[in-house]
Amino acid sequence: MPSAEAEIAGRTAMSHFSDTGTGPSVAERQAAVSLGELEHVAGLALRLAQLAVFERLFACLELGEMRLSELTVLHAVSRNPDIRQGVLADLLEIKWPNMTKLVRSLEKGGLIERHVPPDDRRSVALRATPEGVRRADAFVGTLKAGDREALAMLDDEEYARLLELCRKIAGRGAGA
Amino acid sequence: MPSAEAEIAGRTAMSHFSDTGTGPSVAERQAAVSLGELEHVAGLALRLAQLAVFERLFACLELGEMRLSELTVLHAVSRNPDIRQGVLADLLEIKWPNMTKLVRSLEKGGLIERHVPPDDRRSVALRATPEGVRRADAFVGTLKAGDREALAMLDDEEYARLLELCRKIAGRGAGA
DNA sequence: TCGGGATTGTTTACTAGAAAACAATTTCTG
DNA sequence: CAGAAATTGTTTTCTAGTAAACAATCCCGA
Repeated sequence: MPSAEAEIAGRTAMSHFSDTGTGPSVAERQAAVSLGELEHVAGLALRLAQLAVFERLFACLELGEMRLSELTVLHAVSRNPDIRQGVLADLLEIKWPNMTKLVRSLEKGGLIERHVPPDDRRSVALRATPEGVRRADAFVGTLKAGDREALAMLDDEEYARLLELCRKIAGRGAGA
Repeated sequence: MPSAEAEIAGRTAMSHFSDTGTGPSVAERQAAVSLGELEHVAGLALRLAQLAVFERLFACLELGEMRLSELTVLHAVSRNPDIRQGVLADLLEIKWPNMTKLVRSLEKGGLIERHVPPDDRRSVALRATPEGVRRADAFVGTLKAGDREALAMLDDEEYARLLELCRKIAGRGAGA
């Protein structure tokens, strides 16, 4: 059975981009090509939109050494001190095994610390270091700007509506 | 440099799902957790929404042996006879090397045929076999139903708006 | 017409993420 | 209280997808 994870449109919780794909001027010689009915399947459209946005986002972002996933996790930790690792993983739709690697990497970089709370010694609580907090703060501005830039084809009303709809879909209608 | 492909939210053009992730009742013990400002970054929201939709979609879908990527490609081929492989790849945001594998797999399954057009012997033109067309047709209904089901939290107006916005983002505002 | 460059597709190597098995702890139940 | 079951996280293994190098064909200009 195929794993639902890697099917139609990338599934990882955090991915790069870049397009090694031999140049973008291919469709020009075969016009009038479309997906037919699939063009109107919202799930696929969502996927294609997400890919397009991330492509543009990565173009604007200049992440340096860090990956977007790491920065996102770091930020979430900095805003939720002592958050447990599993909670964080579920929040960001990152699989637990991958979160382990990610967190270990951030710890090695001195950006977060891992504690084992005495009341539940199975779990791991995360906390950002001062340096981690600084990085997370610096990251937010860049990301917000890049995000808006990547969605420049939308006006403010459309942008707001998109956000609202996405949050509703992800089950975050009003939370925080 | 990290590859923009696999960063924040899966990037493949087509992925499965499933959640091996140790059960979904983790956040219940740590309430009041949120992504902070990141909660209002549309790119990330788009990503999380896409993940949620695909998860639900795969739950409804029952794909059997085939993968969603294969069915999508098959459908596109069946609606665009003699489409060139590269055009198809760009259309679905699938990297060329992956499209090669995908197409070869469909060919081996007897669902499509590959031709080398005489006027450009570098390229490969694809065409669905009768069996391929039948499969593609059968697939559309299932997918549409599953898609609507996966987005059941949206009413019709919201669904339509989402589709419109996504198509605009992906640069398919009015095409076909 | 011929030779450099671009386009199209494939092969190979690598990486990120998913799945499954595992260990440690806690909780529930008899 | 003892043991079964569930929760939490980690390790290992595997797959899907990306990147980079390659081969073949086509195009364009001298």
